[in-house]
Amino acid sequence: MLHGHSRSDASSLLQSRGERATPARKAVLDILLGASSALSHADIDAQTRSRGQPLDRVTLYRVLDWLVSHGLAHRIAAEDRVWRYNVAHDQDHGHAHFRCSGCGQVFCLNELRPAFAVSLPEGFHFQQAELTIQGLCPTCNKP
Amino acid sequence: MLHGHSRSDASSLLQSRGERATPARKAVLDILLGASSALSHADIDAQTRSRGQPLDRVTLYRVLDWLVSHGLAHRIAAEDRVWRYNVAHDQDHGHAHFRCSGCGQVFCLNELRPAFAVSLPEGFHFQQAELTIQGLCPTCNKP
DNA sequence: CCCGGTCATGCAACAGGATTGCAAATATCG
DNA sequence: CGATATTTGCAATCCTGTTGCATGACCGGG
Ligand SMILES: [Mn+2]
Ligand SMILES: [Mn+2]
Ligand SMILES: [Zn+2]
Ligand SMILES: [Zn+2]
Repeated sequence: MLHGHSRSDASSLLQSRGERATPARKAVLDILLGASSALSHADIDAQTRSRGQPLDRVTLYRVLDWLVSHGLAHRIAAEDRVWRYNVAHDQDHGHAHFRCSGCGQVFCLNELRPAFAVSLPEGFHFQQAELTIQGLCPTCNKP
Repeated sequence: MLHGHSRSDASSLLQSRGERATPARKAVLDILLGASSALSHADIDAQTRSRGQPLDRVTLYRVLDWLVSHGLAHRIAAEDRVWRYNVAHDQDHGHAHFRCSGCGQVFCLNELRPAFAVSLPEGFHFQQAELTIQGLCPTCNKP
C-alpha cells in the first residue's frame, strides 16, 4: 500500500496555503498523510494518543472539519455511519471508494472516476455520481 | 411521483408469506407502500404518530429490521448516517439511488443498475458496486 | 373456541458518534 | 507589547441505534 507523501509535508502543506499551522493540525494532517486507508475519528484519536500527544475529542472533530472545509482532506461516509478521512489527493472529488467487507477499511480509488451520463427520471437534475465498490482488501483476500 | 402499490396490500403481503401480520408490521409496511421516497425511522415514526397509532421507538426499529431480513424492505445508508427504508421492489438489490442535495430525500432508481467490470488495484477482490447519484429532486429543481 | 408455546412489543437503560456553548489559551499583526 | 481573531479544552447535549428483560399478543393443535 503506497503512502505517497513524506511525513514532513504536513507543516509545509499548511504554511504553503497561508493557514495557521497549529500543533493539532500538523499532527492530524501528518497522520492522514501517513495512512494507507481512510481513517475514522477513533483511528486518528488512537494514533495521537499513542504518539503521546493526545487531542481533545472535540478539537479533533473540529480540526477534521477544518481540513475538509479547506480542501486538505476529504470525508467519506460508509455503511457503518462513521466518517472517515483522507488527505485530498488532487483537485477533483469525483473518485470512487472501496470498502472491504472483511475488515471495514475504506480505500480511495483515485484512478477510478465514474463518468457516465446517466438518464434520470423526469424532473430530476444530475449533479454528481458517487461510486462505492464493495469487496475484499488485499489482506482479507489472502487464502 | 408514483406509488405503485395499493394501500391494502400490506396485510396480504405479510399473509401471503406465511408471516405473522401484527398491527405494527401492517402499519409500517403500509406506510412504506405509500411512500414516494425512502423513509427514515423518524419519518415513519412521525407518520404512525399522526395516524394515531404510535409505535414504540424500539419496536419500530425491530419491525424495520424484520422487514429487511424477510426481504420485504430494503435499507439505504446516506451521507447523513441515517438509515432509510423502502419496500423491496423486486428480487434484485443492485439498483442505484438518488439523493437530493436540496431536501435530502432519497429515491430508488430501480431502472439504473451499475453493471461495469471495474479494474481494481492488485490484490483487491470485487464483490459489488454501489452507485449514488446526487442532484436535485423534481421539487427542489423548480425555478 | 380456547390454550400454550412462540414470537412481538414496550419500557428503561445504554452505546457510540458527533455537535454545541462557553471560557481559557494561543496565535498574528500592527 | 497589546489588541484582536482564532483555536483549544471541557462539560453538557443530541441523535441514531441497541440490548435486556418482563409483559402481551398471535395462531396452530387440540
Ligand atoms: Mn477518497
Ligand atoms: Mn433502493
Ligand atoms: Zn479487509
Ligand atoms: Zn429535493
